[in-house]
Amino acid sequence: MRVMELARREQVNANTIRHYVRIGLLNPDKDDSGYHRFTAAEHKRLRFILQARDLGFTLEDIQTMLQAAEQGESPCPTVRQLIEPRLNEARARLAAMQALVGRMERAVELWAMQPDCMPCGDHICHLIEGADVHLNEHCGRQGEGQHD
Amino acid sequence: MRVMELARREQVNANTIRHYVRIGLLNPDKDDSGYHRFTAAEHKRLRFILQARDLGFTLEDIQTMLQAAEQGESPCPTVRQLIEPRLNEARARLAAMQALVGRMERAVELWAMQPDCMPCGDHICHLIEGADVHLNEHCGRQGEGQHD
DNA sequence: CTTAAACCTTTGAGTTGCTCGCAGGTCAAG
DNA sequence: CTTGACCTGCGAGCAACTCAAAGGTTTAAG
Repeated sequence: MRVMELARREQVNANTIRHYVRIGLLNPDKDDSGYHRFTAAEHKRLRFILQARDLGFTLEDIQTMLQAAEQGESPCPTVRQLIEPRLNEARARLAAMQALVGRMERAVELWAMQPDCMPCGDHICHLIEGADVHLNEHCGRQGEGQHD
Repeated sequence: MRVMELARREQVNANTIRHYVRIGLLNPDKDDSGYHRFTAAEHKRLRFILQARDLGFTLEDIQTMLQAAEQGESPCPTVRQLIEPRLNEARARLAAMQALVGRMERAVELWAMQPDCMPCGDHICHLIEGADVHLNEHCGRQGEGQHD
């Protein structure tokens, strides 16, 4: 099986597979024409990679797991060990995204009631510069109040 | 004011400021020693950039706003126009993150009850390959069931 | 005054996980 | 044999930084 067919079967972009080959996650043989040739084992390997990716592991994590398995060790301890920091990171990013969406929604609401402004010496854009004053009731950035 | 001092005042990494200079978001003068020298106007510009960034705009968006303001036009229409796709993208990423965290949490829960496994011909890691069968009740990836 | 160290600078390169473009190789049909 | 579709690997590019190297500036000690 070559790249395109594998890509079709696994519903991924062929370039993604080529990328994985390039960074050594997949190690297909090469046929007489120099094309990558994927065996059933490599196919399964790709499926593993995609499943692990969908669980939030990095490609480096996945490489570690695969190397353990290649050496006959159980990758399970690695998996259990790695999921925790990944989960924490994912939760952190989730919280950040929730905060961001909240800020954006409040900004849109606020801006609906405000007119456009022209840039003057005091500000570049009223909307932007006015927004975070009102949106950061309990957030990190300290606003040194410098209004007009 | 030079890079480090500006960074301290605005609580950002000095390299972030250097990055903004490099891509043309900031245009400080240079002093006799070739160092970047930031005026009050550039300082305000940086603050604007950081505020807009915290509202989810890309640096390219911000560049567009700044260019409008530089030409004496109001950046407000641009701002109102750009916030919508950014908000949609942010919501999409938020949903993706929620789904991911959900998958990860379910996986952790599931794995707590499962023993480690050794890699054999049939699977690379039981945990990973077994997980998505149980976690994808209503998701996109179709699992061609190939269990042991 | 000299010499060294501490500090700051710019610029190039690396990060993640792809994605695209390019120049060219392969293969089936006519 | 040639046309053309299809496929290949590899280099480069994306966002938004972040880090390391190489070197200039300034301060302090002797």
